[in-house]
Amino acid sequence: MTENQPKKTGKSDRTRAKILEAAKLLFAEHGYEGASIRDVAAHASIDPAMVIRYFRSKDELFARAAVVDLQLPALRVIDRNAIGETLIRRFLEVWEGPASGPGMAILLRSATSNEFAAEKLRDVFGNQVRPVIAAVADPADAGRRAGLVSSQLLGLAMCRYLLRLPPVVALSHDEIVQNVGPTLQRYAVGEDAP
Amino acid sequence: MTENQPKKTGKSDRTRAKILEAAKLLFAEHGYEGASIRDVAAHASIDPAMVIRYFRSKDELFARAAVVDLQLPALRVIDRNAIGETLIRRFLEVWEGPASGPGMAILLRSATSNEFAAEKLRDVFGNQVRPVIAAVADPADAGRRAGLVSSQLLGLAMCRYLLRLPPVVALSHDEIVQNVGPTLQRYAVGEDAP
DNA sequence: TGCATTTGTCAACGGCTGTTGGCATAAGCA
DNA sequence: TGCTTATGCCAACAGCCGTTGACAAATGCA
Repeated sequence: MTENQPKKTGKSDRTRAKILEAAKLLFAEHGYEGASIRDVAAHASIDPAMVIRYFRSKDELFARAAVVDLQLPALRVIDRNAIGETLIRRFLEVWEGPASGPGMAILLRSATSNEFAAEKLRDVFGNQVRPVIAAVADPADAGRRAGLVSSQLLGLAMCRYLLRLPPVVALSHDEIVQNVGPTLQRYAVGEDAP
Repeated sequence: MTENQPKKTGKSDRTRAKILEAAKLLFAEHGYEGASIRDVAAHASIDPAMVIRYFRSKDELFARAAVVDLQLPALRVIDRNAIGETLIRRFLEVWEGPASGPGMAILLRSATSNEFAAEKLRDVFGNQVRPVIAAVADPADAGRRAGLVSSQLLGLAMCRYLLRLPPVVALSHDEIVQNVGPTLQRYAVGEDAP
Protein backbone atom coordinates (compact mmCIF):
# COMPACT_ATOMS: atom_id res chain seq x y z
CA MET A 1 0.00 0.00 0.00
CA THR A 2 1.76 3.12 -1.22
CA GLU A 3 -1.01 5.54 -0.23
CA ASN A 4 -0.70 7.41 3.02
CA GLN A 5 -3.85 9.37 2.52
CA PRO A 6 -7.24 8.44 3.91
CA LYS A 7 -9.56 6.35 1.81
CA LYS A 8 -12.43 8.10 0.19
CA THR A 9 -15.40 7.11 2.24
CA GLY A 10 -18.18 9.62 2.63
CA LYS A 11 -16.95 10.87 5.96
CA SER A 12 -13.42 11.68 4.97
CA ASP A 13 -14.63 13.44 1.85
CA ARG A 14 -16.78 15.74 3.92
CA THR A 15 -14.04 16.76 6.32
CA ARG A 16 -11.63 17.13 3.43
CA ALA A 17 -14.04 19.54 1.79
CA LYS A 18 -14.59 21.33 5.10
CA ILE A 19 -10.86 21.90 5.48
CA LEU A 20 -10.48 23.10 1.90
CA GLU A 21 -13.36 25.52 2.26
CA ALA A 22 -11.91 26.99 5.45
CA ALA A 23 -8.51 27.26 3.78
CA LYS A 24 -9.94 29.12 0.80
CA LEU A 25 -11.70 31.55 3.09
CA LEU A 26 -8.66 32.30 5.22
CA PHE A 27 -6.15 32.39 2.38
CA ALA A 28 -8.40 34.81 0.53
CA GLU A 29 -8.74 37.00 3.59
CA HIS A 30 -5.24 36.96 5.09
CA GLY A 31 -2.90 35.58 2.44
CA TYR A 32 -0.54 32.61 2.58
CA GLU A 33 1.64 33.68 5.50
CA GLY A 34 -1.23 35.29 7.39
CA ALA A 35 -3.38 32.16 7.50
CA SER A 36 -1.89 29.46 9.73
CA ILE A 37 -2.73 25.79 9.65
CA ARG A 38 -4.01 26.12 13.18
CA ASP A 39 -6.41 28.86 12.04
CA VAL A 40 -7.66 26.70 9.19
CA ALA A 41 -8.14 23.76 11.55
CA ALA A 42 -10.04 25.90 14.05
CA HIS A 43 -12.34 27.21 11.32
CA ALA A 44 -13.00 23.64 10.20
CA SER A 45 -13.56 22.54 13.82
CA ILE A 46 -10.84 19.94 13.58
CA ASP A 47 -7.35 19.17 14.82
CA PRO A 48 -4.40 20.83 13.06
CA ALA A 49 -2.82 17.44 12.50
CA MET A 50 -5.76 16.45 10.32
CA VAL A 51 -5.00 19.27 7.92
CA ILE A 52 -1.58 17.76 7.32
CA ARG A 53 -2.98 14.26 7.02
CA TYR A 54 -5.49 15.21 4.35
CA PHE A 55 -3.22 17.61 2.48
CA ARG A 56 0.41 16.71 2.91
CA SER A 57 1.71 20.18 3.67
CA LYS A 58 0.65 23.79 3.84
CA ASP A 59 2.06 24.36 0.36
CA GLU A 60 -0.05 21.58 -1.07
CA LEU A 61 -3.14 22.87 0.72
CA PHE A 62 -2.51 26.30 -0.75
CA ALA A 63 -2.05 24.83 -4.22
CA ARG A 64 -5.40 23.04 -3.91
CA ALA A 65 -7.13 26.18 -2.65
CA ALA A 66 -5.68 28.59 -5.21
CA VAL A 67 -7.31 27.08 -8.27
CA VAL A 68 -8.45 29.57 -10.89
CA ASP A 69 -10.55 28.99 -13.97
CA LEU A 70 -11.60 32.32 -15.41
CA GLN A 71 -13.80 30.72 -18.09
CA LEU A 72 -13.25 33.65 -20.36
CA PRO A 73 -15.60 33.68 -23.34
CA ALA A 74 -14.26 33.16 -26.85
CA LEU A 75 -13.97 36.76 -28.00
CA ARG A 76 -13.78 35.78 -31.64
CA VAL A 77 -17.48 35.01 -31.81
CA ILE A 78 -18.76 38.23 -30.27
CA ASP A 79 -19.19 41.70 -31.68
CA ARG A 80 -15.72 43.14 -32.12
CA ASN A 81 -16.84 46.47 -30.63
CA ALA A 82 -18.06 44.78 -27.44
CA ILE A 83 -14.80 43.09 -26.47
CA GLY A 84 -13.96 45.57 -23.71
CA GLU A 85 -17.45 45.40 -22.27
CA THR A 86 -17.44 41.62 -22.40
CA LEU A 87 -14.13 41.44 -20.55
CA ILE A 88 -15.13 43.81 -17.76
CA ARG A 89 -18.48 42.09 -17.27
CA ARG A 90 -16.75 38.74 -16.99
CA PHE A 91 -14.33 40.32 -14.51
CA LEU A 92 -17.20 41.39 -12.26
CA GLU A 93 -18.71 37.92 -12.52
CA VAL A 94 -15.42 36.28 -11.51
CA TRP A 95 -14.93 38.53 -8.50
CA GLU A 96 -18.48 39.03 -7.29
CA GLY A 97 -20.54 36.24 -8.79
CA PRO A 98 -21.29 33.11 -6.74
CA ALA A 99 -20.06 30.62 -9.33
CA SER A 100 -16.38 31.44 -9.43
CA GLY A 101 -14.57 30.68 -6.20
CA PRO A 102 -12.19 33.00 -4.35
CA GLY A 103 -9.24 31.66 -6.32
CA MET A 104 -8.24 35.00 -7.76
CA ALA A 105 -8.45 36.72 -4.39
CA ILE A 106 -6.27 34.01 -2.88
CA LEU A 107 -3.64 34.39 -5.58
CA LEU A 108 -3.62 38.18 -5.66
CA ARG A 109 -3.52 38.44 -1.86
CA SER A 110 -0.41 36.28 -1.67
CA ALA A 111 1.36 37.05 -4.94
CA THR A 112 3.15 40.09 -3.52
CA SER A 113 5.06 38.12 -0.91
CA ASN A 114 4.90 34.49 -2.03
CA GLU A 115 6.79 33.43 -5.11
CA PHE A 116 4.68 30.34 -5.71
CA ALA A 117 1.50 32.41 -5.78
CA ALA A 118 3.17 34.94 -8.06
CA GLU A 119 4.20 32.20 -10.48
CA LYS A 120 0.71 30.76 -10.46
CA LEU A 121 -0.78 34.19 -11.17
CA ARG A 122 1.63 34.62 -14.09
CA ASP A 123 0.43 31.24 -15.31
CA VAL A 124 -3.17 32.41 -15.25
CA PHE A 125 -2.09 35.31 -17.40
CA GLY A 126 -0.15 33.15 -19.86
CA ASN A 127 -2.63 30.28 -20.11
CA GLN A 128 -6.00 31.98 -19.78
CA VAL A 129 -5.81 35.71 -20.52
CA ARG A 130 -3.22 35.89 -23.25
CA PRO A 131 -4.69 33.19 -25.53
CA VAL A 132 -8.06 34.91 -25.48
CA ILE A 133 -6.51 38.19 -26.59
CA ALA A 134 -4.35 36.42 -29.16
CA ALA A 135 -7.50 35.17 -30.84
CA VAL A 136 -8.69 38.67 -31.69
CA ALA A 137 -5.46 40.66 -32.09
CA ASP A 138 -2.20 40.35 -33.99
CA PRO A 139 -0.54 37.42 -32.20
CA ALA A 140 2.76 39.31 -32.22
CA ASP A 141 1.10 41.99 -30.09
CA ALA A 142 -1.00 39.66 -27.94
CA GLY A 143 1.43 39.63 -25.03
CA ARG A 144 1.64 43.40 -24.83
CA ARG A 145 -2.12 43.84 -25.18
CA ALA A 146 -2.93 41.11 -22.66
CA GLY A 147 -0.43 42.66 -20.27
CA LEU A 148 -2.13 46.05 -20.51
CA VAL A 149 -5.54 44.46 -20.00
CA SER A 150 -4.23 42.59 -16.97
CA SER A 151 -2.69 45.71 -15.49
CA GLN A 152 -6.07 47.46 -15.51
CA LEU A 153 -7.99 44.46 -14.24
CA LEU A 154 -5.57 43.50 -11.48
CA GLY A 155 -5.41 47.13 -10.41
CA LEU A 156 -9.16 47.36 -10.24
CA ALA A 157 -9.29 44.15 -8.22
CA MET A 158 -6.59 45.47 -5.87
CA CYS A 159 -8.42 48.75 -5.25
CA ARG A 160 -11.93 47.34 -5.00
CA TYR A 161 -11.56 43.95 -3.29
CA LEU A 162 -8.25 43.90 -1.43
CA LEU A 163 -7.31 47.48 -0.60
CA ARG A 164 -10.98 48.45 -0.48
CA LEU A 165 -10.41 52.03 -1.59
CA PRO A 166 -13.73 53.68 -0.73
CA PRO A 167 -14.43 55.49 -4.04
CA VAL A 168 -13.62 52.32 -5.98
CA VAL A 169 -15.77 50.18 -3.71
CA ALA A 170 -18.60 52.65 -4.24
CA LEU A 171 -18.58 52.28 -8.03
CA SER A 172 -21.66 50.56 -9.41
CA HIS A 173 -21.33 47.79 -11.96
CA ASP A 174 -22.63 50.13 -14.64
CA GLU A 175 -20.10 52.80 -13.78
CA ILE A 176 -17.30 50.24 -13.94
CA VAL A 177 -18.47 48.93 -17.29
CA GLN A 178 -18.79 52.41 -18.76
CA ASN A 179 -15.44 53.64 -17.51
CA VAL A 180 -13.19 50.61 -17.70
CA GLY A 181 -14.82 48.92 -20.68
CA PRO A 182 -13.46 51.43 -23.24
CA THR A 183 -9.99 51.12 -21.72
CA LEU A 184 -9.98 47.36 -22.17
CA GLN A 185 -11.43 47.73 -25.67
CA ARG A 186 -8.52 49.95 -26.68
CA TYR A 187 -5.92 47.76 -25.01
CA ALA A 188 -7.30 44.59 -26.58
CA VAL A 189 -8.01 45.63 -30.15
CA GLY A 190 -7.40 49.39 -30.41
CA GLU A 191 -5.22 51.03 -33.05
CA ASP A 192 -1.56 50.10 -32.69
CA ALA A 193 0.92 52.40 -31.05
CA PRO A 194 3.81 53.31 -33.37
CA MET B 1 15.25 62.07 31.10
CA THR B 2 12.24 60.87 29.17
CA GLU B 3 14.17 59.78 26.07
CA ASN B 4 15.09 56.13 25.68
CA GLN B 5 16.61 56.57 22.27
CA PRO B 6 20.30 57.06 21.59
CA LYS B 7 21.66 60.56 21.38
CA LYS B 8 22.39 61.95 17.99
CA THR B 9 26.12 61.83 17.69
CA GLY B 10 27.61 61.22 14.26
CA LYS B 11 28.11 57.52 14.85
CA SER B 12 24.59 56.70 15.91
CA ASP B 13 23.16 58.63 13.00
CA ARG B 14 25.16 56.56 10.56
CA THR B 15 24.07 53.21 11.95
CA ARG B 16 20.52 54.47 12.25
CA ALA B 17 20.60 55.31 8.56
CA LYS B 18 22.22 51.99 7.74
CA ILE B 19 19.44 50.11 9.49
CA LEU B 20 16.74 52.17 7.79
CA GLU B 21 18.29 51.61 4.38
CA ALA B 22 18.47 47.86 4.90
CA ALA B 23 14.89 47.86 6.14
CA LYS B 24 13.64 49.72 3.08
CA LEU B 25 15.42 47.28 0.80
CA LEU B 26 14.07 44.17 2.50
CA PHE B 27 10.55 45.49 3.08
CA ALA B 28 10.37 46.46 -0.59
CA GLU B 29 11.59 43.04 -1.66
CA HIS B 30 9.81 40.69 0.74
CA GLY B 31 7.03 42.66 2.43
CA TYR B 32 6.36 43.27 6.11
CA GLU B 33 5.98 39.68 7.26
CA GLY B 34 8.66 38.36 4.91
CA ALA B 35 11.41 40.63 6.18
CA SER B 36 12.45 39.79 9.72
CA ILE B 37 14.30 42.05 12.11
CA ARG B 38 17.13 39.54 12.09
CA ASP B 39 17.35 39.84 8.30
CA VAL B 40 17.46 43.61 8.52
CA ALA B 41 20.16 43.45 11.18
CA ALA B 42 22.24 41.04 9.12
CA HIS B 43 22.00 43.30 6.08
CA ALA B 44 23.11 46.23 8.21
CA SER B 45 25.94 44.15 9.74
CA ILE B 46 24.66 44.76 13.22
CA ASP B 47 22.99 42.99 16.11
CA PRO B 48 19.19 42.50 15.99
CA ALA B 49 18.86 44.14 19.37
CA MET B 50 20.18 47.39 17.90
CA VAL B 51 17.30 47.54 15.48
CA ILE B 52 14.90 47.61 18.42
CA ARG B 53 17.00 50.14 20.29
CA TYR B 54 17.07 52.59 17.41
CA PHE B 55 13.49 52.05 16.32
CA ARG B 56 11.29 50.93 19.16
CA SER B 57 9.57 48.07 17.40
CA LYS B 58 9.21 46.43 14.01
CA ASP B 59 6.00 48.36 13.42
CA GLU B 60 7.75 51.65 14.02
CA LEU B 61 10.63 50.65 11.77
CA PHE B 62 8.15 49.83 9.05
CA ALA B 63 6.37 53.14 9.52
CA ARG B 64 9.69 54.98 9.13
CA ALA B 65 10.61 52.97 6.04
CA ALA B 66 7.26 53.24 4.27
CA VAL B 67 7.30 56.98 3.73
CA VAL B 68 5.83 58.13 0.44
CA ASP B 69 5.87 61.58 -1.08
CA LEU B 70 4.68 61.35 -4.67
CA GLN B 71 5.41 65.04 -5.36
CA LEU B 72 2.69 65.13 -7.96
CA PRO B 73 2.77 68.27 -10.09
CA ALA B 74 -0.01 70.81 -9.86
CA LEU B 75 -2.12 69.75 -12.85
CA ARG B 76 -3.97 73.06 -12.95
CA VAL B 77 -1.02 74.87 -14.46
CA ILE B 78 -0.29 72.45 -17.29
CA ASP B 79 -1.98 71.90 -20.65
CA ARG B 80 -5.32 70.29 -19.94
CA ASN B 81 -4.80 67.81 -22.76
CA ALA B 82 -1.51 66.63 -21.26
CA ILE B 83 -2.82 65.60 -17.85
CA GLY B 84 -2.77 61.88 -18.60
CA GLU B 85 0.72 62.03 -20.03
CA THR B 86 1.95 64.09 -17.09
CA LEU B 87 0.56 61.58 -14.60
CA ILE B 88 2.05 58.51 -16.26
CA ARG B 89 5.45 60.18 -16.66
CA ARG B 90 5.45 61.08 -12.99
CA PHE B 91 4.49 57.47 -12.23
CA LEU B 92 7.54 56.17 -14.07
CA GLU B 93 9.72 58.68 -12.27
CA VAL B 94 8.39 57.59 -8.88
CA TRP B 95 8.93 53.90 -9.56
CA GLU B 96 12.11 53.94 -11.61
CA GLY B 97 13.78 57.27 -10.97
CA PRO B 98 16.59 57.54 -8.41
CA ALA B 99 15.06 60.42 -6.45
CA SER B 100 11.94 58.78 -5.07
CA GLY B 101 12.67 56.01 -2.60
CA PRO B 102 11.12 52.54 -2.59
CA GLY B 103 8.27 53.76 -0.42
CA MET B 104 5.54 52.81 -2.86
CA ALA B 105 7.00 49.35 -3.42
CA ILE B 106 7.13 48.83 0.33
CA LEU B 107 3.50 49.83 0.78
CA LEU B 108 2.13 47.93 -2.20
CA ARG B 109 4.08 44.78 -1.32
CA SER B 110 2.60 44.68 2.17
CA ALA B 111 -0.83 46.22 1.67
CA THR B 112 -2.43 42.92 0.67
CA SER B 113 -1.72 41.21 3.98
CA ASN B 114 -0.97 44.02 6.44
CA GLU B 115 -3.75 46.33 7.51
CA PHE B 116 -1.42 49.13 8.58
CA ALA B 117 0.22 49.22 5.15
CA ALA B 118 -3.19 49.12 3.50
CA GLU B 119 -4.37 52.06 5.58
CA LYS B 120 -1.24 54.01 4.76
CA LEU B 121 -1.71 53.32 1.06
CA ARG B 122 -5.29 54.54 1.28
CA ASP B 123 -3.91 57.66 2.94
CA VAL B 124 -1.57 58.26 0.01
CA PHE B 125 -4.60 58.08 -2.21
CA GLY B 126 -6.67 60.43 -0.10
CA ASN B 127 -3.97 62.98 0.70
CA GLN B 128 -1.85 63.01 -2.44
CA VAL B 129 -3.70 61.61 -5.46
CA ARG B 130 -7.22 62.75 -4.86
CA PRO B 131 -6.48 66.44 -4.19
CA VAL B 132 -4.50 66.69 -7.41
CA ILE B 133 -7.43 65.35 -9.40
CA ALA B 134 -9.88 67.50 -7.50
CA ALA B 135 -8.00 70.57 -8.72
CA VAL B 136 -8.81 69.84 -12.37
CA ALA B 137 -12.16 68.03 -12.23
CA ASP B 138 -15.55 68.54 -10.67
CA PRO B 139 -14.78 68.06 -6.96
CA ALA B 140 -17.92 65.96 -6.58
CA ASP B 141 -16.42 63.49 -9.04
CA ALA B 142 -12.85 63.73 -7.83
CA GLY B 143 -13.01 60.62 -5.67
CA ARG B 144 -14.36 58.44 -8.43
CA ARG B 145 -11.88 59.80 -10.99
CA ALA B 146 -8.92 59.52 -8.63
CA GLY B 147 -10.01 55.97 -7.82
CA LEU B 148 -10.03 55.00 -11.47
CA VAL B 149 -6.63 56.61 -12.00
CA SER B 150 -5.28 54.74 -9.01
CA SER B 151 -6.68 51.44 -10.19
CA GLN B 152 -4.76 51.73 -13.45
CA LEU B 153 -1.56 52.93 -11.84
CA LEU B 154 -1.51 50.43 -9.00
CA GLY B 155 -2.28 47.66 -11.47
CA LEU B 156 0.55 48.71 -13.71
CA ALA B 157 2.89 48.81 -10.72
CA MET B 158 1.73 45.37 -9.63
CA CYS B 159 2.31 43.82 -13.03
CA ARG B 160 5.58 45.58 -13.84
CA TYR B 161 7.43 45.84 -10.54
CA LEU B 162 6.01 43.27 -8.13
CA LEU B 163 4.53 40.44 -10.18
CA ARG B 164 7.02 41.12 -12.98
CA LEU B 165 4.71 39.95 -15.75
CA PRO B 166 7.13 39.58 -18.68
CA PRO B 167 5.18 41.49 -21.37
CA VAL B 168 4.58 44.36 -18.97
CA VAL B 169 8.21 44.43 -17.89
CA ALA B 170 9.19 44.58 -21.54
CA LEU B 171 7.18 47.72 -22.24
CA SER B 172 9.31 50.77 -23.00
CA HIS B 173 8.59 54.07 -21.34
CA ASP B 174 7.24 55.41 -24.60
CA GLU B 175 4.90 52.48 -25.04
CA ILE B 176 3.60 52.96 -21.52
CA VAL B 177 3.05 56.67 -22.03
CA GLN B 178 1.27 56.14 -25.33
CA ASN B 179 -0.98 53.36 -24.09
CA VAL B 180 -1.72 54.28 -20.50
CA GLY B 181 -1.59 58.07 -20.89
CA PRO B 182 -4.90 58.30 -22.78
CA THR B 183 -6.55 56.06 -20.18
CA LEU B 184 -5.52 58.36 -17.36
CA GLN B 185 -6.52 61.40 -19.39
CA ARG B 186 -10.04 60.05 -19.77
CA TYR B 187 -10.31 58.95 -16.12
CA ALA B 188 -9.05 62.31 -14.85
CA VAL B 189 -10.88 64.82 -17.02
CA GLY B 190 -12.78 62.87 -19.69
CA GLU B 191 -16.47 63.34 -20.44
CA ASP B 192 -18.70 62.26 -17.58
CA ALA B 193 -20.46 58.96 -17.58
CA PRO B 194 -24.28 59.33 -17.40
C1' DT C 1 43.24 60.52 34.32
C1' DG C 2 38.64 59.29 35.95
C1' DC C 3 33.84 59.02 35.23
C1' DA C 4 29.36 58.98 32.76
C1' DT C 5 27.16 58.13 28.68
C1' DT C 6 26.75 55.98 24.40
C1' DT C 7 27.27 52.09 21.21
C1' DG C 8 27.34 47.36 20.71
C1' DT C 9 27.23 42.02 21.75
C1' DC C 10 25.26 37.95 23.77
C1' DA C 11 21.97 34.93 25.58
C1' DA C 12 17.56 34.16 26.63
C1' DC C 13 12.41 34.54 27.10
C1' DG C 14 7.72 33.47 25.56
C1' DG C 15 4.98 32.73 21.66
C1' DC C 16 3.89 31.20 17.29
C1' DT C 17 4.86 28.19 13.21
C1' DG C 18 4.66 23.63 10.26
C1' DT C 19 5.03 19.02 11.05
C1' DT C 20 5.32 14.30 13.31
C1' DG C 21 4.27 10.06 15.93
C1' DG C 22 1.59 7.78 19.31
C1' DC C 23 -2.69 6.59 21.07
C1' DA C 24 -7.79 6.62 21.49
C1' DT C 25 -12.05 5.96 19.37
C1' DA C 26 -15.39 4.75 15.55
C1' DA C 27 -16.66 2.28 11.49
C1' DG C 28 -16.92 -1.37 8.30
C1' DC C 29 -16.42 -6.02 7.14
C1' DA C 30 -15.59 -11.39 8.16
C1' DT D 1 -18.69 -11.14 17.65
C1' DG D 2 -13.86 -10.19 16.49
C1' DC D 3 -10.56 -7.79 13.66
C1' DT D 4 -8.83 -4.46 10.41
C1' DT D 5 -8.97 -0.05 8.91
C1' DA D 6 -10.12 4.74 8.98
C1' DT D 7 -10.76 8.89 11.48
C1' DG D 8 -9.52 11.99 15.09
C1' DC D 9 -7.17 14.12 19.26
C1' DC D 10 -3.12 15.10 21.99
C1' DA D 11 1.54 16.23 23.06
C1' DA D 12 5.73 17.32 21.45
C1' DC D 13 9.59 18.58 18.37
C1' DA D 14 12.61 21.91 16.14
C1' DG D 15 12.79 26.36 14.20
C1' DC D 16 11.76 31.00 13.63
C1' DC D 17 9.85 35.33 15.41
C1' DG D 18 9.90 40.08 18.09
C1' DT D 19 11.61 41.72 22.13
C1' DT D 20 14.24 42.25 26.59
C1' DG D 21 17.87 42.74 29.99
C1' DA D 22 22.51 42.11 31.48
C1' DC D 23 27.04 43.01 30.50
C1' DA D 24 31.38 44.68 27.56
C1' DA D 25 33.76 48.07 24.80
C1' DA D 26 34.15 52.57 23.18
C1' DT D 27 33.58 57.37 23.39
C1' DG D 28 33.37 62.07 25.17
C1' DC D 29 33.64 65.26 28.78
C1' DA D 30 35.55 66.98 33.62
